[in-house]
Amino acid sequence: MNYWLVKSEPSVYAWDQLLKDGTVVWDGVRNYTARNNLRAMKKGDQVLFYHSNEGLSIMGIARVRRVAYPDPTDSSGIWSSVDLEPVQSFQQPISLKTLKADLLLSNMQFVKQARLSVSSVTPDEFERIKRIGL
DNA sequence: GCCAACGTTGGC
DNA sequence: GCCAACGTTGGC
Repeated sequence: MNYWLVKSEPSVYAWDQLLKDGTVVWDGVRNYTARNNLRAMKKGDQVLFYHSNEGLSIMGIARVRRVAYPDPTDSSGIWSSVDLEPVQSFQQPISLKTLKADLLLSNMQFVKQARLSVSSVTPDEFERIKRIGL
């Protein structure tokens, strides 16, 4: 089991929308590092869902429903998508401020590489976040 | 709205 | 293959 974090601007696609939809095609990723992370995802991997620009918080946990396949919004064949489904909302979203202030979480890849839209999360980080958020 | 970080592009 | 210029992202 691997753990990941994806970012989305809530004005584009919000966590609440995923709860309503039940599943989403995670398309539009146009960065090689992020794409490679998408391709490394296995079915059932757990994915933290973060709101960037507005909210600035991890909203809940999603799960990989379908592993990487060609991004339907890309005709070049370079980019990949996965399908995600919601697992659980956090009772209290975890703010970036909280993450930065937490010794175990301030080194998360996504905190250090602000622009990376799909990043990996260690098991320790994931457990810590679950404990704070659920 | 600003600007730092950083990935990409293109001339040499 | 280097690196300057440029564009984009995202926190503040």
